[in-house]
Amino acid sequence: MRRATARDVAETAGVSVATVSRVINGAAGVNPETAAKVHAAVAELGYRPNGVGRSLKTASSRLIGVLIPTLSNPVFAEAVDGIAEGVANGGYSLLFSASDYRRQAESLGIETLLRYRVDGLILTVADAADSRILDLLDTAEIPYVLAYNPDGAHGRPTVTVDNRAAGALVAERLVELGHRRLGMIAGRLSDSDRARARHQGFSEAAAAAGLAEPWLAEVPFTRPELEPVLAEIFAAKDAPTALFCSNDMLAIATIGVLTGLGISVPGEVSVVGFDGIAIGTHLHPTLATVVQPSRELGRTAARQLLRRLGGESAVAPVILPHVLRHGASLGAAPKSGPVEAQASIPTDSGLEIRTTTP
Amino acid sequence: MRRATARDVAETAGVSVATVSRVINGAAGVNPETAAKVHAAVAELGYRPNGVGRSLKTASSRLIGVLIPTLSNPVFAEAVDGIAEGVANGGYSLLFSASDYRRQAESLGIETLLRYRVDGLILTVADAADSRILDLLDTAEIPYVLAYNPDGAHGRPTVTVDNRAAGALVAERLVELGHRRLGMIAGRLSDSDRARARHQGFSEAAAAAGLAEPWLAEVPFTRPELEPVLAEIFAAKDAPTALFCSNDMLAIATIGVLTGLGISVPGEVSVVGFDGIAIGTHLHPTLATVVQPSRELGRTAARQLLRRLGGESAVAPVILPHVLRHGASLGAAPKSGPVEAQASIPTDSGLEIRTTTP
DNA sequence: GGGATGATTGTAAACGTTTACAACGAGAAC
DNA sequence: GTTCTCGTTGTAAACGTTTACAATCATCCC
Repeated sequence: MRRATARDVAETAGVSVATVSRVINGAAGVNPETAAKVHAAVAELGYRPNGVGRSLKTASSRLIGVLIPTLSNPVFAEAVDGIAEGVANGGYSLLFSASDYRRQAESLGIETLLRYRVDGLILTVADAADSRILDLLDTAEIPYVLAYNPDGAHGRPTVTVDNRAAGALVAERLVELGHRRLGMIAGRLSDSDRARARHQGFSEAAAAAGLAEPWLAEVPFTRPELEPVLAEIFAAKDAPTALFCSNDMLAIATIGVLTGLGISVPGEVSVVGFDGIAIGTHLHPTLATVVQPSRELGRTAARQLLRRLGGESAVAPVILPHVLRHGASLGAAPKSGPVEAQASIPTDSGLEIRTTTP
Repeated sequence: MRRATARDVAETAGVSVATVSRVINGAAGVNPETAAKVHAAVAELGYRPNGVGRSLKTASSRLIGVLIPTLSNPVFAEAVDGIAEGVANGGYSLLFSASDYRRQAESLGIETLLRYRVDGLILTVADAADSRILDLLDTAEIPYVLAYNPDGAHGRPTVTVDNRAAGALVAERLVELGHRRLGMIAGRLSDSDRARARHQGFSEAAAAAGLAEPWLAEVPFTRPELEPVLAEIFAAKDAPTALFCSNDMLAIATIGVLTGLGISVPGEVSVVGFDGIAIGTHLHPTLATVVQPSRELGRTAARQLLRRLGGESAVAPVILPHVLRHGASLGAAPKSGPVEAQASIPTDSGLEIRTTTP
């Protein structure tokens, strides 16, 4: 059974398609009796306006494209839920794409979203400061809002927390607790500008407190092989007493591996995560983490984008508040004198471990 | 700057739009030289085919609609990630909608997805056996695959685990561990056919083992107020020694509340969840749960739908394997004689607590 | 040389809407 | 009675594609 069109409705109601369209869209200036006839025909035929035809004519799809790394990380899932909630109010729908942290998939995804002529985009890209995608969107003048990505120097519309300040906050807190040798486990910094910002703040605060440059281990975002990395780090005599992980998933995996290696958390090593995923408070040990309001972040990104679509020329970047949530994974530094100078260790296993001696 | 169209490309390349279309779609029988000219023009103009125009003409949007309750529950987020992966292979994109467990939002969501003329749908509805939505899709002959929903007697295309068997499995395991008084905490059974199936299996197996009908507490899916419910249950002298929760999120919340009430898990009460969300193994105590392969479930649903879209008339329901994952939240029944007969307790607080004496 | 053949390309209609413009009719104003 | 106005409706073009069909042209065969 062919789907009913406005034409069918018009014939059934004995009017023209123009009138049908007017009634459907609630345009003013149509006789109530006529409208009633049309509505009756709509109900009788089970007519549902074809959004494709409408989009083509109006050059507006009422579609928002969403591109994020993965839904497997609750931080993004929550944000998307928030976005969905936010755009629904404006009568928009969500066209979804996941990049799985791969730049190529990022481009492909955007390409697809643009084909569908989305009215705007909300995205989390690997690196907002070096993104062909964003340049593309800028030149094509397609409205977008970045979620999670720091705006950098480009003044791009962004909704995020102050990642650098948050990273610094973690270091400061660790120092307060007596930690003198710090480390960071991060997804590849080249693939995550936010991890980079967090690292920068962390590193700067460490330096400000007179500490050696923190250890840094970069791992792939997908299926990170933490065991050899951590084993190597904690084989060193100047191993860190506290680890800052660039996200909660990584922190959880790290705690698991440490425990497996017989290293107690927080007895021997404290671990702090980032994101504040809901489940963190139920973990063992409960996860200390920097909480960012993910759902709210999604909602805000949606709101900002709708504003832009509503005509406002440029929307300002939004910085949402973060807060360091304490948890049992974070404790005081174990008793043992600080090491004088930090040595660099050989990375014979080819692992991405860098350690800088200032 | 107006977006380039096939017409612009045609003019630049000095050919007709028909030829441009042929080149874009890789149709046979076009002179390589001509193709080269077109490709050059495409590159020069940054032309990107308008999917809306294409959809209108071809009557195929290459869009798959997805409707699930919420992304805040990792079980759905993972499935959607799997779906995205699955449909991408077939060149489809995902139009997303969340119902937040509300039937009205379900209808609204579907309505929207259909407006965009999605080629097919993957959905998790409240109740597949009583869904106006599904009837609608059936009469409109729109291909769809249900995810998580049991197919019931309707023979609808479904990808799920055997919820009833899984529920029975949990009860049997609890009996093996010496539990004689069972209980179930579930989202409203009327809002979740899968919770209902799990309850049925659980209840049947309990009966088969000669136990009294398990306690049953139904709570709203969103922001369940567990504290009063659990307080009331465990004030009774014949309180259960084991609780089966209809999903992991509920199980986690339950454990939290029990602990807050000073009831030890699993010392006094064992808790078993359902879904097998990844984080469960990191909880404290680690969560015993029925694992269903969510990502795989999403992928499979996508595959089934693509098959259907590829021409296969009816696709068979798929039952994926489940497995009971042990965890520290599940232990042997505490030492204390079983109660003779189970009394019904007053639900003076208006809470939805039912208890049936056979 | 003339017609047939086949490769390549163009023409134009169609998909389902929206909307500028025209048209129509009924009353109002004169 | 004529003209104007206003409310209501219809006509037709346009949005950007795809595709059936026609057209063109070179080549080949007799």
